[in-house]
Amino acid sequence: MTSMGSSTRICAGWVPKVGNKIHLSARQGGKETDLANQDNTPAAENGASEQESLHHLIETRLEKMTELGKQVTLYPYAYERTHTSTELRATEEALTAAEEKVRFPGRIMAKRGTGKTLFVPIQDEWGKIQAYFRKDDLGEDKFHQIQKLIDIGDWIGVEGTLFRTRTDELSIKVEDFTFLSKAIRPLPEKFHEMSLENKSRRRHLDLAMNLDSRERFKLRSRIISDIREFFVQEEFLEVETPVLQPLYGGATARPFTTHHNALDMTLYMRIADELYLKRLIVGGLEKVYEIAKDFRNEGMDRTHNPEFTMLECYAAYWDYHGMMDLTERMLRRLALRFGQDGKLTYGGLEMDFNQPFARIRFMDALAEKTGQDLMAMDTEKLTGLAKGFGVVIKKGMGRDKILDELFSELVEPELVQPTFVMDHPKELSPLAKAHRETEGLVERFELFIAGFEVANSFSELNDPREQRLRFEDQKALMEAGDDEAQPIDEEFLQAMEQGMPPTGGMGMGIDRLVMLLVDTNNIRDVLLFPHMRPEQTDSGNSTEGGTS
RNA sequence: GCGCCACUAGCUCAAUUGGCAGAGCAACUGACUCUUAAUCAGUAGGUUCGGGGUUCGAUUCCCUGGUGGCGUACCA
Repeated sequence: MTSMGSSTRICAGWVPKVGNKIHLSARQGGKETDLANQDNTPAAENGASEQESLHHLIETRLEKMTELGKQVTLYPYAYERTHTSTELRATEEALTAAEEKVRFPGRIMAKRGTGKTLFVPIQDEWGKIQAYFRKDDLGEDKFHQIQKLIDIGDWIGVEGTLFRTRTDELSIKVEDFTFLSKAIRPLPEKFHEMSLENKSRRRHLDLAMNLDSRERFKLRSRIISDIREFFVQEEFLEVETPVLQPLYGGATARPFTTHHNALDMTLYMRIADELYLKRLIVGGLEKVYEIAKDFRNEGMDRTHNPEFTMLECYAAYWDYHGMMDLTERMLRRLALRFGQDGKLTYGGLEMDFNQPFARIRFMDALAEKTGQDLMAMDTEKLTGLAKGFGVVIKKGMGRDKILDELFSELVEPELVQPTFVMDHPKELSPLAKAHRETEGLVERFELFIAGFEVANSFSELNDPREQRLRFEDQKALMEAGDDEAQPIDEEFLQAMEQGMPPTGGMGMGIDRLVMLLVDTNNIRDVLLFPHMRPEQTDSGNSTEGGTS
């Protein structure tokens, strides 16, 4: 094994086993030597011709790499670029007129040969530029390199002058080129969409093959930057609070649990930032916000990922009206910057953010839908009413929970235009302040757009006595078996007892917001690396499979 | 979680009433000095997701496990 050439050592050493059980061999003088048997590969993987085809493709490329390595540096350290593809297109005229030499690096996306010439689209982050190679210009060896030894998927830098082909394709007439890196695995096929699974699982391939996917993620990045800019403008302070928390809170959800070895203690991944941000308000920071990953140990689907990005902001002296205004300013700004004239299209629905957002009361909306005043109804009557509307009511649901179900069923789907829904029932909002006028309600709003919830906000509860009672209610729920109820956070209560000013707070799911702005209904389209189940069990089979 | 459906070459997909598994792209060999889904001629590539069962014979039928899609429940 040690006597083998460099390519074989490379292949045994670092060809990843991810997903595919490739067993590697190197061909020596036409004879196959099985490397897998000599490596520490588990014996189970030594099936005769497993993954033969892919294996063969990789082997071929490794052989070419060995050959190429005799002529050029395989992994050079840097490349000096003169222009990006965008810049080449923008300054084409001047560059062509001056016959200026350009240096352009990127990935080879195709090869179209006609004997002694070769057309090679090279792709950088922004797009493709075609490179034109002529044997007469490059000489025998160099042309052999690009024609035979360099593959689709490899990275090269080309140097030459710009021109237009007969078919009017902007191209670089290559005078010299530099090999930059090898792809020993083939790129996916070029003119069919990859499956959603493959795109999500192998994002590097999705990004390499689909420029629209690149654009979508770049848009996400710009949206988040813009939100930061907005908060700077609004004079909020960006802060960072702990991901690992001794107690979780600020939302109703099951947490991920982890363990700190040195302290020998259980820690939780945060489900919300809320309780820490409020401590900062207690401390005297008047306007704070955080854009952060939260973690919730719950189901996954088209709109849920176990880790997701949440915006939370708090402002001292504000109530939920102030937060409503802030939220409206922010979304109008986003719609103006990322939509068309302040309008967005989502799933064929058009939403106009130029007009003042509708503001409706939770109970009013329900009254309108049902034709009855639900405030006066007891649980039993409500259950009957809900069933009448086809809403499934489970045993043990409280009055407010039933109202919430009714609302989700009857009202939410119709809230297409940006709409603030205000003044919710109390039970579902343990951190919100009681409504200043109406008994049994809290000062809260949710913003709905295109039928789903985008933001949630309260006049924050700041009376520590009331907060303690609410926590105790939660504790009772927890003891009754509700594993989403919040535990009592004594340290947070202590902070509040120190005196918390009137405060408005708002939380917004950033992934949902981005989905709205890029018009997709799948969260995987806006997460670079959505959570996926492992593709294959490594040892594959008999021990776990088969027996029930 | 639960229900329904899917899984075939590196990628995207065909086909088999249960009887030698097929195409395009990618790869390889050759031809071609303006191609752009380049073209033309040829070659190679498969434990049909894993395990078990029924059968003379299973990729196809049955059971079971895995992964995915859609729906549903909880939630942002």
